[in-house]
Amino acid sequence: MPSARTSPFSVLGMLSLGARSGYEIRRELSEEAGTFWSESYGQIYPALRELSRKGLARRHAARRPGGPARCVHEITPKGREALRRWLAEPPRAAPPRNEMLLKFFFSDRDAVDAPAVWARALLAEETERLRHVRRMKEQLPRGPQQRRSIRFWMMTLEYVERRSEATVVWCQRTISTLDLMQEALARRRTAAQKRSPLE
Amino acid sequence: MPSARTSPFSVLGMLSLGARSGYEIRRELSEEAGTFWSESYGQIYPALRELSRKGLARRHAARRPGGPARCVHEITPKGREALRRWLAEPPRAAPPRNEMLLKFFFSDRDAVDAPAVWARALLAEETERLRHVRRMKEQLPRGPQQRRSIRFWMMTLEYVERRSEATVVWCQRTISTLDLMQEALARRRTAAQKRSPLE
DNA sequence: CCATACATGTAAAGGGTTACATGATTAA
DNA sequence: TTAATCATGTAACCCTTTACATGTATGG
Repeated sequence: MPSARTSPFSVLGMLSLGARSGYEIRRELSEEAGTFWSESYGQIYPALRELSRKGLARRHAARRPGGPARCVHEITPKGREALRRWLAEPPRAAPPRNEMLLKFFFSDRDAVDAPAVWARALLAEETERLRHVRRMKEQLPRGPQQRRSIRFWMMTLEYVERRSEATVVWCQRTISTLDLMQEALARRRTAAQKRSPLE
Repeated sequence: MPSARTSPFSVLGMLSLGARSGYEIRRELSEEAGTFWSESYGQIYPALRELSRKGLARRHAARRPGGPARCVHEITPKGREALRRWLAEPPRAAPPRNEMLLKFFFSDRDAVDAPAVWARALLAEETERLRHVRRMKEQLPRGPQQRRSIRFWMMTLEYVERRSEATVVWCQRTISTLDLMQEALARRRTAAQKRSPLE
């Protein structure tokens, strides 16, 4: 998915919520949208410079009394217009790439252990994600009313929540199945050993 | 996610199910695993050559009576061993990147139309995916028993099915909400027009 | 005759992460 | 003093898609 220059727009989007530094963009983005979007410094800082160059944002150094140098960026009217136009364009769907499922796909019943480990790991991860999303959903209405519309943010959280719930159920059922397969495999192996003992 | 050389292994995995040409790998992969994995020719053909070079696969030209030249690849014992080792390694999770949700995240209540369009598009897409996955789930047990274990394939289908179902529900609810927001917006606009008519 | 499926490939361009470099401040 | 957090950035590397080139066979 060469997702036509989305990174600069994710940065611009964050700036549309208020002036921020690159570091803050990264932190807030991963806190508030980390369940469905991620951005690394290697994208953010070049994007900020690009936005400045194009006149979509303005940078001004901010120095808090006892703190490190910060470089705060502010969105310009031109930047808001560019963001509006980008938001109106249909989003590009990334081609699916789930490496865990690919490994499941190629696994066979003689190697059940590894998939069981991954399913358990995913269950833990997804349970944590669910906790995080639900906490945010609770705090959202009471939080600082800085955003114009909380509705859309809520929708993103609900998307993640529903899919996460579905994944948790899948993990639980899959782990059960794999455990049964593991037992069956063990039985087959001891039976085979009885038929042809090595010692 | 520089997902440490997964493409060659997805190709090798397909070869582990039987000798195939690059074209067939692509077709079968997108038919059977297209809901969670995708591979382009730009990856497949170089991967096939790499596998041959490393001795993990053998290539031999096959020419069907009245057909174009094919280049069938067969997995070697060394290839099976490499695949087995790769399968035992934990899968790498790709950082989340859902552009539609990102656009939702930055949307505000004055621009409800576009998100409503995307939600409807996603609903159609996901409904189709669901149909496809359920058809496969039905056909799987009756299909050619060439795979050693259908269980794992079934698990991947169930993963996609559950998440797809969750997405469909989200789409339906979100479309309702957006429709209500759209009506509210229209009412606000006509009210504003009454207060300050332009003509 | 034309579109579609079969079939193999290459090259460029773009997008993204990781790892590194650098340095200040604060809390344990 | 040490770890963690705040803070800004760069460069290399790699993966991936897209677009192109080329040609055959088949069905409408």
